[in-house]
Amino acid sequence: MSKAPYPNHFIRAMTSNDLKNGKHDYIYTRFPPEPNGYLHLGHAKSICLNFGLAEHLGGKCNLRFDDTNPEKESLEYMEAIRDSVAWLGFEWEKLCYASDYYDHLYGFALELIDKGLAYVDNLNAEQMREYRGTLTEVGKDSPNRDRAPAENRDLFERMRAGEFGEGAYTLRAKIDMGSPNISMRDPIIYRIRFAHHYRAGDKWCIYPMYDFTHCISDALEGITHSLCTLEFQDNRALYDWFLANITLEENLIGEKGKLMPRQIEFGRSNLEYTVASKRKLIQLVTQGHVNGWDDPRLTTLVGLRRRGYTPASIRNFCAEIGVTKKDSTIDMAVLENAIRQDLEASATRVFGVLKPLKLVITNYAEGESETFTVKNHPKDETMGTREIPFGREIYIDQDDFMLEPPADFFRLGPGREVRLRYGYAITCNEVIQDQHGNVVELHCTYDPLTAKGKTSDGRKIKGIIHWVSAAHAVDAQVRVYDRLYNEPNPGAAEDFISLINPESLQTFDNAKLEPSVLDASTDDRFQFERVGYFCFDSVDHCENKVVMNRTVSLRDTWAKRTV
RNA sequence: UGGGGCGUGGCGAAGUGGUCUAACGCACCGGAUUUUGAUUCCGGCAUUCGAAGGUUCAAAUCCUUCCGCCCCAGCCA
Repeated sequence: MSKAPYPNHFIRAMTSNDLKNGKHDYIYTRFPPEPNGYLHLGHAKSICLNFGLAEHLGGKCNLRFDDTNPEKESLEYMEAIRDSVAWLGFEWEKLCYASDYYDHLYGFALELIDKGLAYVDNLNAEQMREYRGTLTEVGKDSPNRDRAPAENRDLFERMRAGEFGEGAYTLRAKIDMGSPNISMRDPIIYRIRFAHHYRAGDKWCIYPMYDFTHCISDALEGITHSLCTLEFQDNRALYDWFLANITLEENLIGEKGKLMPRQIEFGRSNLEYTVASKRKLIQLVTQGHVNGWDDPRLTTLVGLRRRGYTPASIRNFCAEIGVTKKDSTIDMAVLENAIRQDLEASATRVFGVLKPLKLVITNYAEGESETFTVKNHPKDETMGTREIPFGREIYIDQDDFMLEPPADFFRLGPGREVRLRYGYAITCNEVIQDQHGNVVELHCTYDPLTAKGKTSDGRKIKGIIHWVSAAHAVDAQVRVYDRLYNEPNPGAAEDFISLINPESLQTFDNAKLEPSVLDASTDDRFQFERVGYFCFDSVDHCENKVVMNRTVSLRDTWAKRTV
């Protein structure tokens, strides 16, 4: 699909301004995920912002793993995240890891200690909380706050050497226990953890905290603009404090060492009817409420990918929702619009029947058959044509027949005439029902003079339905997805698990598809005409069993009015 | 009740003193075209910018007060 112009937003204005007035010669951003879960649509916004902005302004962007908490992180997550960023179509300048900076970080901690700006504390977690104060009351100084630098250094070195147990000591920045900004009340910068790190192995038993690590990582990489979400606004004071109080080697900073990276915050976007928090996603996955991180009902990037969303559609979605300083709630329809736009232009048209109803054309000779040559796309000739077989017995969709149709139902009913798309007009003469009254088969007659859209007497045939030749049909399992929740904001509910939409996955085991789908490659996308957009399931589809996922339905003004 | 943010139509979002009776996208409502009730196309959809005052010839844009919502008290990020 066509590439949307780069959207205007306040960060674009700030950065291009920094370029214009010569503050920077180039801009350098980074996308800094923690490898402790899978990426979702919220991350896509940040990815598109960071990579997209750099791309737009001719700058650079790193992919950096913010991996300072070994207990929650893993190689599996890291690889999945890296692959998702690449899948979205972005190229990083460098692939970085905060864990690669552990030596530097340790050195900077020592520097702070020597300057009297950090101290080793032995308050336990509970005491620490008490000393910290509350939102409205200032904190109070730890009894260890004035420990001499030499002693702090000794203690810190012994922390690193593994002499103390977890929780026995922490290293804290010495800032201001009376600050109204709680993140400035002597924040912890190192904690003891005897944990194996997926990259650093067992080299360390002390690990740096986010606030300390992040700003320094940015500086080391020469990042000019450090974009993050709103909840880090208070942390910005700390970000600046650390960078102001350590000595950065000029050659490490990229731009002559004269400039510190600047943190800029933007608002998160939430999609209606979904959950995005890592905790909740992990719960859905590990408790088996969905089938893995890549369940097509999830708005994880791997889930969307398996569902059939294209990278371009997600990038356009991110461009569409914008970047501002306020948190927003995005309508599902915006996401659906993005993928429909892409697939409308690019998907091959085919016929597929999800709920087959057998239809016999009684005046069509038995054993006879013919093929129609039809366009793969109604407007794009370059997509070519294909042959679809037709015969005496076909399948139509159960939804295209009603026993007692209302006047504005254009499809089939007893005695009614419709056109088989690309084929003949047929009239329904007989309805076969089982003992429960279910319609099991239709007997129709066709009008041989109605091929190629014509009628012999000029009569208009309003109703057009799709069909699949019974003799040539390909059996398939088709999975139709609906929103995982019926609640617009399930994340806000006490029990978001019980809110799961029980009909979020419908499986049609008896679907019938036109044979041309067997010629397709596994990453092709299709429009089942009059139904929706579909792709092969990347996990379960194989040579012996056709399995397809519905990415999104077609807009359906008929279904809408009947609801 | 400390600190930090944010409030423009149903949802997003432009706009930073005059061309704003406020762009654009989504949604919605018409109507045209159509062998997909799809697509496409045309048209409609805030006299009003959280509220109230004030400054000004002139405000969504400046000032004041008020109201509402979000974030911060992890040895998470």
